[in-house]
Amino acid sequence: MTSHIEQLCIEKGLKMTDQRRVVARVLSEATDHPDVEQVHIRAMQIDPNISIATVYRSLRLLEEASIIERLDFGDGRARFEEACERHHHHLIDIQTGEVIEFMNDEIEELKKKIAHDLNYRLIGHRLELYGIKRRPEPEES
Amino acid sequence: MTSHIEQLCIEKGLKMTDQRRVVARVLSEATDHPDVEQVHIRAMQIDPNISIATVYRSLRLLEEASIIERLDFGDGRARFEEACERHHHHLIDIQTGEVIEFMNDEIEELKKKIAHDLNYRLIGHRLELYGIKRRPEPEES
DNA sequence: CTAGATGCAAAGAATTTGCGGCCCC
DNA sequence: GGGGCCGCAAATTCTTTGCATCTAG
Repeated sequence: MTSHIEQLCIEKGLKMTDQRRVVARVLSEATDHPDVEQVHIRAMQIDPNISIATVYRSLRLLEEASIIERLDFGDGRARFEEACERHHHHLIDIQTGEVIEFMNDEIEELKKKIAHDLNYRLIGHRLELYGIKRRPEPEES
Repeated sequence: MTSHIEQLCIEKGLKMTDQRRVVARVLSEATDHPDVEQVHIRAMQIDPNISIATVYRSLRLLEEASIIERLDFGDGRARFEEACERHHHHLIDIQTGEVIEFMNDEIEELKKKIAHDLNYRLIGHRLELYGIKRRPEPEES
């Protein structure tokens, strides 16, 4: 009944309304990285009257509470996923749009080191890879 | 007289008009990463009649010819810089907006390796760091 | 009753596009 | 004199907001 994200909202003391619960549930159940329109469509399957404005407002609320993360894959639309303790990044298949998550400690360390060497303290960062699936028989090393 | 970017355009056989020359020159002379409005303002200082639509069209032309690169620092506006052989990334000072370019071979290698391990061929990628300047007396390691 | 949440439609912001006019080969 | 380019303004797309209404405490 209570989605994971709704649980996090309650713990953070956010006032939960029916609509916010729906958005929380949609994002909890998502295994992809839906954009606002997709969240709205899925939300309407639960509550057909929910408006896009409320979806935007709910997403902003969840983002500001650090419960979800806003992603940007460079196509002009915001996408969302549940915030994760374990920091990860995305590889986007430019042919299918499929998004593969990955994490890599070496990169995390490198980023911190680079910022440090430039005399900066790292606050945020963003890494996306764009690629195409390799054929089973590799054509290049 | 002839800016570096204009030279590249000529080599690629692009038809150059007065307006395109102005945009090319603005970008050649830029040491920052201007957005479209900034390019337009600078262009108007050379040719007060150039329109924003032409700036957009010229930037697209240059981008499609791989002469300039479109950047996205997550604030909803596109920024541009001259394309560079030497691949580099950006560290954005979130207090001042200043952008510091850096490059790092280890990261380049890691990215290729990660994509390869996921059975992908890397086509593009994007890395931005967001940070704040450290005080002279470090408060954290 | 009051504060805050929602829906709707209008407003914004960044970017693209339709179109008449102009320029150049 | 025809194709391409330009400027202008309208159109698009994504997102935010003003406002009247509704709702829960």
